[in-house]
Amino acid sequence: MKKNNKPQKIRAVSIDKILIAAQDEFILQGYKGATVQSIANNAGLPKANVLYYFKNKENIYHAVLEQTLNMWDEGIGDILLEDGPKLAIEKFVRAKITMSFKNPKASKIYAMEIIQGAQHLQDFARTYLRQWVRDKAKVFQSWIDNGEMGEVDPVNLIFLIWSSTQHYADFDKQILTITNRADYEDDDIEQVTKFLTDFILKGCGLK
Amino acid sequence: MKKNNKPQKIRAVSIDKILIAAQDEFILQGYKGATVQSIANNAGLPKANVLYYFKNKENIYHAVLEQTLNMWDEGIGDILLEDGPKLAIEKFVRAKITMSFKNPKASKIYAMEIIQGAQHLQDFARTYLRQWVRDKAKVFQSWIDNGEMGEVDPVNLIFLIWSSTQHYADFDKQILTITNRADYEDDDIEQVTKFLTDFILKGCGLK
DNA sequence: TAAAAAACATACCAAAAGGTCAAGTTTTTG
DNA sequence: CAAAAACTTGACCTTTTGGTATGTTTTTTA
Repeated sequence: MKKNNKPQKIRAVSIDKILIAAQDEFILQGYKGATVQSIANNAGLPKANVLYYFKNKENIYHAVLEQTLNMWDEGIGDILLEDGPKLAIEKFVRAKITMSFKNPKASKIYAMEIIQGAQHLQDFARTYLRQWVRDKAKVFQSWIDNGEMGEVDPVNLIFLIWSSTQHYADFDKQILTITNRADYEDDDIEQVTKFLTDFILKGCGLK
Repeated sequence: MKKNNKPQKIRAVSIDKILIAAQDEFILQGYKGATVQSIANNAGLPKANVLYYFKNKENIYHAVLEQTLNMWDEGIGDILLEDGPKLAIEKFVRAKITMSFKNPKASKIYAMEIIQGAQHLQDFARTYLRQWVRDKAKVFQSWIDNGEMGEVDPVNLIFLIWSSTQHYADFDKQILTITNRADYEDDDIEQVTKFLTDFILKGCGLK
């Protein structure tokens, strides 16, 4: 009757179960609406045990956010000067779409945070994100100056790519309801990637 | 010392104050995290008074949502066959952008509802929205068949327009932080409208 | 294998929550 | 102008919540 988890791994496994449950709970209920009890239930642990690993609710949330940002960071793709605008945009759009379909929950947590005022992400946005956008905007601008792509405001272009790709994660329920389906299928990633890539390349005068 | 509200208007004024406070509270805290006490405080009324006008928290939320949907409905603009693709898209994008800048709160409430699973909006999406998208997709398709615009999947096009326009409302905090400004200015509406209109028209092979 | 560390779990507490009640005051109406 | 209707509000009740305290069991380590 004893549990027989691999040695040394109990902590990691428990924390993982908690974070998975917490992500769901925070998406569904928001930070304030989420309850530690519910996280514990969904993780299959007593509440006190959850609070043994994380001092309090805020710490759980921070851990979930950190996980989310790491995922964001890994999945963002990159925009490399040497790729040229066509390939760079193709890669970037594909990376973002893939992330949206593979990890919609991270996108949702992130979206809710920003919508609710970005309380916990101010620093991230002010430092990391602002710099990222500026850097990439410069890359786009140099392509524009070279005549390698049409005159398109780079910052708004980045926003458009972000929003149109993330939409498939954040609004999946709405999209599925409108298209009268139960779930995304593997095809969808390819179909949407193709649509968005074509459309955005055309918008940039690259097709 | 007596209050001197215009006769017959007490109810309307109180309800209005409550709904405004409630909208803010629901955006900031989510449905479950919102408290009636906090709504009451922000409305400048005692809690019991709020619950006199709305039986319970859920009713307040429903009222806020209804208001939001009405706004969505008014602001959505339309896509008319007789306008032709260029004018129709211009009008539609402008309408959505204007709504995003003029009423970001409605957009946020709506976005949060969808992200969190669209519990209260299932019916709206399943009936009204699904039909709307199908109707408008047909209009786009007939333009495509006529050769009046490029071959672009109409449904995904609608999603792109929705997402790219609503982004300026829902993610305003992030956009302002990245661009290092405190608030949107009047110019921004025009600038963004121009960017998006140009870009989307190009994407549709109309420019 | 025994002591130390980690993990688990029950019971509990104070604060905050949604909501009701009943007693008032103000406004409307006939 | 009096009765009725609409509005206001403090007090109260029950449930839920975040978090603690404390003791037990399991796992690791030396």
